[in-house]
Amino acid sequence: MLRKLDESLIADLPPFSRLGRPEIREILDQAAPRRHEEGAAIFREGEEADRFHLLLDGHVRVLRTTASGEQVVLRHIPPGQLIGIAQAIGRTTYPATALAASECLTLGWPARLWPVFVSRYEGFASETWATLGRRLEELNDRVAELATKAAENRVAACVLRMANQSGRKVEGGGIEIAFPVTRANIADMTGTTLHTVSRLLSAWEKDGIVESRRRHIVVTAPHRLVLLSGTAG
DNA sequence: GCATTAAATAGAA
DNA sequence: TTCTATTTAATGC
Repeated sequence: MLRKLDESLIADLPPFSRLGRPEIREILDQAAPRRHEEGAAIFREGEEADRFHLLLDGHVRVLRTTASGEQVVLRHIPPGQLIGIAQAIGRTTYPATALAASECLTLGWPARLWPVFVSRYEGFASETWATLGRRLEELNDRVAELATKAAENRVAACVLRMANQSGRKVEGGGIEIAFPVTRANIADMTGTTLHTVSRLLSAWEKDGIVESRRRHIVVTAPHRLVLLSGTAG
């Protein structure tokens, strides 16, 4: 059995940041910690949503399965956020599959505790709505991009988004996307093909905007990516 | 401007 | 080796 979880693990995370030590303790004592290998499913689309989770460490790749059986990447989620919160949107099954994009550590609670958390813990509900709101806002941006922007703009915006949300500073001043991501993953999220993404990344690398190895991308000139995204400047 | 197709190369298991 | 990721060129809408 694991040691007691330390309160500092979640005390500063938005859903719990307004709570006192006794409440944090109470919440942790009901949590089941789990480690997920890279590529493992944390939960799957269509399954009974019997738990909700907090992503403590690692990154999650969210997938939808199409009618023809193909999986497409919808988004990536950085650590510190709640995931699998079907209860928050009135669902009893998970709307999508969550894979560990890198090794992940999660805390899970039984779904029956959802209404308890919402009513009992100050700020839990409002922070959850805020998180869902931000995801919706990002989705709106992406739909607008799909309708109005060229492929290069969309891929630039996507890479920039991942660098902002999940970037780690690397020596030399670049920002590395902190989880393994393929050209095909980016193609899914931008409505392009892996060939187009490959061609763009190669061109950007020649221009000194990014450096990429297989499954790893470092953004070396973020400001130039902003220009390429066609969002500002 | 991009997708599609195809073929070659290279890294990882 | 076999599987997966990536690159590059040719072709077409």
